[in-house]
Amino acid sequence: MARILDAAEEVFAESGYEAATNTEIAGRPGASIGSLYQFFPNKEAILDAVAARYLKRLKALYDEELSVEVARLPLSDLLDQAIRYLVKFEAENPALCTIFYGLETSEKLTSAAEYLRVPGLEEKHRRLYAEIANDVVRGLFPLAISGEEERRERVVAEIKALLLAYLAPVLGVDALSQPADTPLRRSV
Amino acid sequence: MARILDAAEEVFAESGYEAATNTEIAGRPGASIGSLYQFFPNKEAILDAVAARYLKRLKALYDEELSVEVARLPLSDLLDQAIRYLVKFEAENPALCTIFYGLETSEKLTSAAEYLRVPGLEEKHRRLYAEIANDVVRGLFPLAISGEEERRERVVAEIKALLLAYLAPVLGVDALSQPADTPLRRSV
Amino acid sequence: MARILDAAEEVFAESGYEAATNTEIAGRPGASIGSLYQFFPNKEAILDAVAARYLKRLKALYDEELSVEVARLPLSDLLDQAIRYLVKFEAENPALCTIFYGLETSEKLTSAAEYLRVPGLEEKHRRLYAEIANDVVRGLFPLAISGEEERRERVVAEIKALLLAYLAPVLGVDALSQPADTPLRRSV
Amino acid sequence: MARILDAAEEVFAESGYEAATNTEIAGRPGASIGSLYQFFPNKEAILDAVAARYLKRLKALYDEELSVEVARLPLSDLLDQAIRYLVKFEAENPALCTIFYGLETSEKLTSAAEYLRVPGLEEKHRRLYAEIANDVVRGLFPLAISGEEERRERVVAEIKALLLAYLAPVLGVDALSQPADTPLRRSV
DNA sequence: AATGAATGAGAATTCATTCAT
DNA sequence: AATGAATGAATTCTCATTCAT
Repeated sequence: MARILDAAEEVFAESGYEAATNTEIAGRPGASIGSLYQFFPNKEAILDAVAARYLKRLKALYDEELSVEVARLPLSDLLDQAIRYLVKFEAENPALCTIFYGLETSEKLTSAAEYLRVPGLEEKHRRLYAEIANDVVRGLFPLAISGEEERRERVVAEIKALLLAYLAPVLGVDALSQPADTPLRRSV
Repeated sequence: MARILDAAEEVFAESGYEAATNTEIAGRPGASIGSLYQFFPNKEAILDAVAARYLKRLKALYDEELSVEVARLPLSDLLDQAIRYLVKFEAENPALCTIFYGLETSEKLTSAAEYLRVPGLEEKHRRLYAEIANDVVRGLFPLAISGEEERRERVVAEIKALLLAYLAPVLGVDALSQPADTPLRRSV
Repeated sequence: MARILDAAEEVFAESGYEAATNTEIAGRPGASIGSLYQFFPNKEAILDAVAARYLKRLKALYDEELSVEVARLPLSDLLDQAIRYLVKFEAENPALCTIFYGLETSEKLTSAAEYLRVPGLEEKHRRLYAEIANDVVRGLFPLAISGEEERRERVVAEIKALLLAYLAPVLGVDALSQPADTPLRRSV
Repeated sequence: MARILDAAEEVFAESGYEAATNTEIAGRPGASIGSLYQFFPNKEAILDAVAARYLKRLKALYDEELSVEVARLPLSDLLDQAIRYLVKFEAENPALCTIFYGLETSEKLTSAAEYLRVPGLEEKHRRLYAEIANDVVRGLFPLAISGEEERRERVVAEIKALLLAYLAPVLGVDALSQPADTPLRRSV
């Protein structure tokens, strides 16, 4: 069953959700369509399961890697790490982009915004900012993961600069220890 | 033919590109599939044509509404108008979002970035910033056009704030007459 | 109208009857489908007309070139000329083969057998022999018009030998002045 | 799957390859189009399969019925049997004619010529003569299997006479024990 | 007489889903 | 629980034919 989900990820990433066929998904790991339908009632359920698994992984990533020590870092460093982790995550979870862009499905991942928590945000606006940050990253993702290494690095840096510039006033001066420490920004 | 394109826009917006059927597209304005195929050799050509029309309209919008008087406005006002025009444009061109998200097709609209011109940008970086601004807007579009009126207004304001915060340093101080004059920002 | 028939010949020869489209046939000489339908009630009628024209041409060929002086030649020479004319005719009438092989249509050309007259044949068997000679030539035609020059020549020679060997006894000794004069035969 | 091929044979024989529809072919034996496509990737593959089956059957026919005892018979008797078998084969394999005439496909059956082996033929000419004999029979087939019984018999006899007259000199005197013993020939 | 846009029946092909084994 | 053959609705696309202009 996990192997089927792995295959689904692969196939979704390669061909997109619509073009992917259940037979292909089942066949990759050597299973039969019959088996696939033993676990999933229909094609959409597979997409849901893949999305759910991503959500769980993102949560795990946040819990393990980001929350504990990182939460107290200045915003600049926090964003730096968060974005880098996300990009790395994408590299390891190839269908992320495809699923993120499946319009109806993106809602299934919207709750992922919960995990893009930025400490210091007033609770009443947290959800909106998280959602915006989420969508900004989503919108820039294709740019950040394609093209040459140098360019990709640059785009990642720009995403960081962008979110920093946007979120800094929101979070108040304290949130950023060294607002001036982003050399790239200055060099532009 | 224009009526078929109108219908295609509608159907793409409602069901997405893949799920849309040529029969439905032809049927909406009371044409037959045969007629549709008299104009378009295949389904993708319809998508291309819709995208091309959008491009032309965006160009026209930019040329008429934005370039002349607006180009000299402070960045804040310029963004304000540009985003508002784009949101209005989306309302009138329902498939924009769908097409923007059709992965391979989005490239067909990428040249639209050309029209997200921001005066004052160093030429050598212009393209990158335009692309980023483009993707940011694209990423936030679904949020900006769905939900309640009040919320939509808010999101538009945030997009503006976000781009302003990001682009201001890039463009230099002169570009923004009053960077502090965005009351919404302060009130957050 | 003759120009449409010319085009039909071309297209039938290139694509076969079924794959040929009336639009293509009409378009070649710059006419419109409407015009085509002014002359021919349907697609089959075009095929009929092409076949009929071939028949007329074959008749003309026979009347002009073969009947007068040739009829009195020994069978060997007569066949020689007849086959050569037919091969030449095929070269100038490219759809001949296609039409010959269109099963239902071949009947329309069967009456062509009338013109493959062999003088000396008893009248009561003439039709059968003509038909057989006709079908033999038809069966060997593709072989006789494809491949390399040398090979084509050889096949033509074989067709002649074959018909000669077959028809000589039928026509009686007088019909062939020099039954032994076919050098190719001996050299085999 | 065999049942689908049987149906394909029937339908090809009735309507020809182009006019035959996959739905009809699948429907005859009560299968669904889906099933048909489980076995054959497209329409042409069905034609190929039917042709391949014919080839196998012809080979089997030759191996079982003709090669062993018959090969040593005088040419006259050998042809007699070979042609009679072929005609019988056609009666049992109705699409043979259609497939033989499918231009591109006929090549797929050309190797059948291999089985029209005539012992005694010099190897270097064997292929040409086999091909010619093949095409002659093919050309006369429609005549040999249609019309009234008496006529059909007559045509078969003529095919035999024709090939005998053509091949006898090629094979040398020994090949035919009694070249003059074909009463039909004399009675003409 | 000429035009060619419009028509729509019909064909090939795909694929999610079922179910008997 | 696993299998994979069978199903058939649905889709894209073609082309002969019509008919208003």
